[in-house]
Amino acid sequence: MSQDRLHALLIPALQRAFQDSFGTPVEERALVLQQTRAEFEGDLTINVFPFLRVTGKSPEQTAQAIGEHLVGHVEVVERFNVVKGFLNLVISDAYWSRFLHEAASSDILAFPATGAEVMVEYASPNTNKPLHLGHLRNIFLGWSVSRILEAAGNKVIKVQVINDRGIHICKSMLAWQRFGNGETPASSGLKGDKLVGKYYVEFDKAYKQEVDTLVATGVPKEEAEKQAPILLEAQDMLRQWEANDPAVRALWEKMNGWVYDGFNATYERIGVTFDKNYYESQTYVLGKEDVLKGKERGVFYEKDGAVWVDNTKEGLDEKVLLRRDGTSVYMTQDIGTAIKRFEEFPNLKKLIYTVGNEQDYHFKVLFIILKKLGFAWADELFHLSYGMVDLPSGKMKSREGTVVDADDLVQEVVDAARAVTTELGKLDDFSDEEKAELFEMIGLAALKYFLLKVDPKKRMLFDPAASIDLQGHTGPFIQYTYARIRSLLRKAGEAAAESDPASSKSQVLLPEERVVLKLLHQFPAVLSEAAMRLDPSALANHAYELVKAYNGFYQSVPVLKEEDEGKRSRRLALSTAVAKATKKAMWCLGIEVPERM
RNA sequence: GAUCCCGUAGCUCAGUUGGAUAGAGCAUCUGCCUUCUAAGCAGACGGUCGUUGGUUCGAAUCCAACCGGGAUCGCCA
Repeated sequence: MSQDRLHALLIPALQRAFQDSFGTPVEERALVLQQTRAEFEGDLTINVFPFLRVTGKSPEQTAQAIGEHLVGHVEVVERFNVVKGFLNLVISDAYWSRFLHEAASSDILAFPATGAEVMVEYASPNTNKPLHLGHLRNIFLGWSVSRILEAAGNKVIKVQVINDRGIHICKSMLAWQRFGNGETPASSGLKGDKLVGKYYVEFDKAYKQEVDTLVATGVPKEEAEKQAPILLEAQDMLRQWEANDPAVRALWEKMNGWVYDGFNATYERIGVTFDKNYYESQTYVLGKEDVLKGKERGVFYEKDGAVWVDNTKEGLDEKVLLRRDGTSVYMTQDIGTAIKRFEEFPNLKKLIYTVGNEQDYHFKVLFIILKKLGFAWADELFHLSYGMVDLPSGKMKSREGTVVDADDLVQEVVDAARAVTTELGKLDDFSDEEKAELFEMIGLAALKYFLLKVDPKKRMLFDPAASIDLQGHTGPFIQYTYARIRSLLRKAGEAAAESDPASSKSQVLLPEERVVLKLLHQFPAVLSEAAMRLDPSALANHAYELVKAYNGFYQSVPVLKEEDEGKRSRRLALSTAVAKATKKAMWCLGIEVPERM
């Protein structure tokens, strides 16, 4: 478990306890405080087994001695009990009450500014087809990581790389020219990215047909795939593009423009923004100079007229960086782009690439190359690698049409949210606009939370039915708890103003309250852990645990109905604190929370 | 073939410097709305933590081998 302020308080105290009781120091890193399991009394537990060699006593005797010392010397340790080798510490209600006051009156998930500037690249779409489910995992993950890093005190620059150039877009352009009859988003009402994607598919159809025709005339399949006239024409178009042919460039700009309109509509709906866009059409020329310079300095070498890097010492292999004809490969421009970014942002502390794990090898090589070129910042590059998204039917394959379209998916979850919410009928006094806004909020929460609660590194299964679920371990469940608390606090408005917290004599916490407080107390440590590991799932899961515990409290402990003013105000404070932390955590996940639902 | 990732309840997932009887959600079943939002709560059912060895007082966690799934290894992007 990650460190929090109780740890900071108790670890030195434990060291002193060992020193005083047994005359031997113990290392700080050997001391591990864990959450006490629910079936025992206590808040924090230390296992003394590792120290028996030092103390020379039995587990029970050791734990007893340490426990007594702590109670005697540390104010917040109220009492303790020993079960086998486990020393369970009970933290005082006074400590928890102080913490509650802080959590209710301030933002416990706010961190001091670190002064560091971090760049997160979290989208890199191609402009020949619309966004799909895989992009959504990528985007939600990168967006959330950006938010988490911001919350952790960093300045974050969010960027996207747009692969706007290359054979893929030429294929769409050519097919549109040939079969499009001048269709535009305006003329057909089709979203721009969908329209361009449609012609990419058209190209593929025509291409396959031509290949089949060639094969029928006796051309070997492999040859036919290279010789299909439409492909040759697309390649020719790419050459014309590179030669700056005005007509090709104009068409390219027009169709890319449609795609951007489409992407932007999607981005706006899912609530993400970028500070800067990098276009491959501008960056693809980068890197060549750097590679040539590297060759001069002997970092790279020439073989068969091409420039290579040798990473065999690093356990990898050799890789071409410049082709025999002097042109770049993908790696080359990534080298150049990284260098450019650090030139543009001289204060950049860290550069994070949110890219699927199919490119693990690519980034390994990229980082090694930049290191070999001598850039000090090469150590600060990080590939935030995430696993592929599978469907119950298997892998998503664009060729087989099993790709889940991002816009369709968003629409589905929003529709599901509308259906369920309408069914529950709690929105009688909502205006149509308010309803529409709420459905978006709930639907997107379901989708985002579903994709973010899983460890990013792992391949995951996307079950459409489960993703629109609004109950259990879901985003809407968390939203619901938040809305419920807000409702409670609204009602408390007058009552809270009248109550006097100082009149409370009762500081004894109920178990239900204590459980919630402990989870709140851990929250800052969970956030900093999430920031360190670049893992939103840790935060997502903790937010769920917190509201789950709160619901248990809510169900069995009266708040507004509590007669004792002190208890009532304490429970309102607890509710306030949970709402605040929940809202902030959801903000870090890129999920909004409603005041009512 | 080489390298890397993954394997925990019927399903989807937590479990991160090795610690107590491995936890949630979904699904199935049982209770709880004349009380602060039942999108909720309480409970039941459900496990050879892929397998076998090893290290350790102690292993889902570390190591090795094997089995199963996936990815990558192009003068493609």
